Amino acid sequence: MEQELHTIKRTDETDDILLAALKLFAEQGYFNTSLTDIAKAAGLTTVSSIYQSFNNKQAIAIKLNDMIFDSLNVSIDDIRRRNQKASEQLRSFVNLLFKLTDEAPNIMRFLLVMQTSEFIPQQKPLLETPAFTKVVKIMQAGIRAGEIRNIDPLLATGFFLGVINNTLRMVLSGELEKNADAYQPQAWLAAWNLIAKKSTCF
Amino acid sequence: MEQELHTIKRTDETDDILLAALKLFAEQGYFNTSLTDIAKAAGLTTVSSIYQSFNNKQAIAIKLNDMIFDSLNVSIDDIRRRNQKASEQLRSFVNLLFKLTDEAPNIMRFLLVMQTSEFIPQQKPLLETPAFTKVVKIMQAGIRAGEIRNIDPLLATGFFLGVINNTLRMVLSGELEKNADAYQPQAWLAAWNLIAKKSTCF
DNA sequence: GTCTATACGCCGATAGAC
DNA sequence: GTCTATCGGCGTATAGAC
Repeated sequence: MEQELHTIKRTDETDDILLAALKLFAEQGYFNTSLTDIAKAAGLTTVSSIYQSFNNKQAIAIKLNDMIFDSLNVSIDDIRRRNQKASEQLRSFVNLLFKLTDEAPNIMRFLLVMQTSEFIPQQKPLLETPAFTKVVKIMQAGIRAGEIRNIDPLLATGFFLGVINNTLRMVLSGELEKNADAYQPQAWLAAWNLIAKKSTCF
Repeated sequence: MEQELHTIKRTDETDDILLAALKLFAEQGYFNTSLTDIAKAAGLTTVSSIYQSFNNKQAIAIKLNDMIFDSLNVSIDDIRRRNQKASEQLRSFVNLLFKLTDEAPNIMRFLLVMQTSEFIPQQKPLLETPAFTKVVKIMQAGIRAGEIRNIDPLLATGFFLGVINNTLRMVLSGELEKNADAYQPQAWLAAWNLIAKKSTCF
């Protein structure tokens, strides 16, 4: 994969293709999107042009996947560096996800609703991605520090992200009609109190 | 649709096909599953046999979808009839989902992880399915009765099901390694306290 | 390196023999 | 009503002209 990244020449066209593919994949699904669709949306005259940048259709999806997870991973590192307490780190992370949902909904659709394993079989399970494992680590640290209740860190992460992600999914699908940020305070409070040691009683 | 249901003759073969399709769709996705795969898994000698029971591939998916949602809908009606309080109704519903996850994981994969709108475009958004709207109604009743905090019923449903569904998703994907039922008490408590008026302080 | 033309395979669906 | 044969089309991918 690293090899691939270097052999592929990165051009404006490559970015156009990735952007068009992200949009189409997120809106209508990977299998409902043909290379013809992507070429058209990217403003290319020919489908063949795509093969200047990618070896095949799957490579586009893999590149998107890598870019999104890498970027998320970097952001989490940043958040962990800038914040001390688990509550602050999680708060920042949640804020990132809500902002992303409003500003780059297709990226969040890729993360939250697409079943990437259907077209990227080599895909690691979400649990094993660096980004996800780091959230679990935040939980573990929070438990050790007494900020978070003493439960299985994995389960705690599941509960916590369940509230956050489900809220974002409902925004992305239009079931909740305001923008994501409008729900952030409530969702954060709900998710945090779910795992916090001293939960405010309502 | 109702018409279709009656014109299609229901036979053992039909059931075999539906069962095989459910399994394959859930395991490898709709688009990665060919009619050849389904015929083989259903023990049919020929692909053509499928057309004795269904007009096309999509019709299989639609039938599955209808059966699953109808059944869920009936179960919810039942639960609402048998239980008075919102807390009891939700408790029973959660129990149903956890039991289903252990006993019929492919049905739950169909419900929770498959993106049915990618191959059933006419698909109603989840929000508008009778099953889902009834859960929201339980929330509303619970709020009126003072059992549940006074927040947007839709949001409350999102929070509640976020915890439950995410836990089940993690079980289905193997990220949580025990069976679903092992996590039911904790998940229920977490989800319920999320919305209950008198939450037990941890 | 850009576009045309085309190859090739797969799959959904049908026609028609028996 | 069951199975064989086959069609038609789409979509990925490539070969090759310019």
